[in-house]
Amino acid sequence: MARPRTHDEALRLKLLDRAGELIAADGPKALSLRKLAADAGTSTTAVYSLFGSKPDLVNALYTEGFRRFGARMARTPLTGDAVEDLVALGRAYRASALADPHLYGIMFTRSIPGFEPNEDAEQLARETLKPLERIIRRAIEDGVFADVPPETVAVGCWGIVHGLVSLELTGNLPEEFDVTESYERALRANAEGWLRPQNSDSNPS
Amino acid sequence: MARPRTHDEALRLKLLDRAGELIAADGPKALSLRKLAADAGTSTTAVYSLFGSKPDLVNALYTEGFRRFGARMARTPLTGDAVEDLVALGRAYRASALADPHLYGIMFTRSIPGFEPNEDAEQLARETLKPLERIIRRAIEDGVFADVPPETVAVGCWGIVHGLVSLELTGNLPEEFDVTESYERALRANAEGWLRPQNSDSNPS
DNA sequence: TGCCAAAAATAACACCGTTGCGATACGCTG
DNA sequence: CAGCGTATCGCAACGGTGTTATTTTTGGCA
Repeated sequence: MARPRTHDEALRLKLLDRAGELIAADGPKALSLRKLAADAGTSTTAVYSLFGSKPDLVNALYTEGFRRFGARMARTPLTGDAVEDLVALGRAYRASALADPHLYGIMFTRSIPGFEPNEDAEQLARETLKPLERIIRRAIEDGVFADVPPETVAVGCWGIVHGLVSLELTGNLPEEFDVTESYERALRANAEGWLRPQNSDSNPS
Repeated sequence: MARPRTHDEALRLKLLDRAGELIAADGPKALSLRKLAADAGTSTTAVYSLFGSKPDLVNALYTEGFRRFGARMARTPLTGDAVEDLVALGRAYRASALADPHLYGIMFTRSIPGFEPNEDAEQLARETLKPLERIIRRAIEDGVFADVPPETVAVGCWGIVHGLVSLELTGNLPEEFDVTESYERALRANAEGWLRPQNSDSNPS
């Protein structure tokens, strides 16, 4: 054998970095392998050697997005109060999306037409959402939340954060709208909607 | 002058129809003006005469999508009970999305990279969501919902339906998951979260 | 009937993702 | 230390895209 692992890691990172910049600057449409290679001072073939194809390169961005997202989720302090913790995780979700909106598009809104995450990437994505389910399961077991399947609650929470954030990112929200305040209220309203009926006073802290 | 308005209306409809089929069959990536023109037995130039550009053609699909969506919203019977009516509109929203998922992608998830709706189309989109705000405003005035800005509640409701539906359409929901049931529950939990605290028993029917 | 502008066809342009081919450069084996 | 073999990468091409300049067709009105 010969030359088994030259694969320039610095070039790999540079390409990923530049790819993110291209998408962030001019939208997913502007990510072209030719421009990317030219910017990095190399050729399109290098991209194929390093990643395999354009979707594979996007898959690397997808993974990086979930890595950052997971890190942000993991470092949000939890209190043990289910409603407060769900709101806090929702805040982290939005903060992550606003910090890297182009990555959010790749991760959740399929902003690059040809791309589907591979099995590893999907597994990582599922893992990242585990903390959410843990909180909910606990709240149901403790009788704080109503007795419905935990997946139902988890999907509901994911749905509202994803819905509001993607509406915000695609510019669908009205002008002069206090997004931060409304987001907070909507999350709280949603979380409180899952409380057991006899516990549903508005602020159980 | 001569030949001021030949603009074949039948061809226009045929192109729109076929464009929808192409996207529905193989995704937004598969909508190519050349293939579209060939399928319709004409040339790409005809598309430019009729629509102007590819984004303009997509804009026509966007408008058609909101037309169907608005019609479905308008014919859902309302009871006057805010929670029930919000759930009913949410059901109609999902039914519309599942009936024309490719149109939903164009309307709400920017599934075609180069496309932005023009001013008329955006206006139509805003009009379509008016019934929602009317119900909410009434519920707040009547003291059924908590005293928060109506836009906040409207965006919250829109957020959860959009979030859940787009998660469903992009295949992000787990297998063996009763979407219909969970969707219904999540909508109800969300709507009830906006009730005034003293009214928040679970089933006020 | 004939004119003339609008509509549509042909063919070109610039760009895209991808891929064969050839040159290069590097690690392992002798 | 020499050199072989292969992974890597630059060049150039292929088929595809949206778009447009040019030319041809066509149909309503004078």
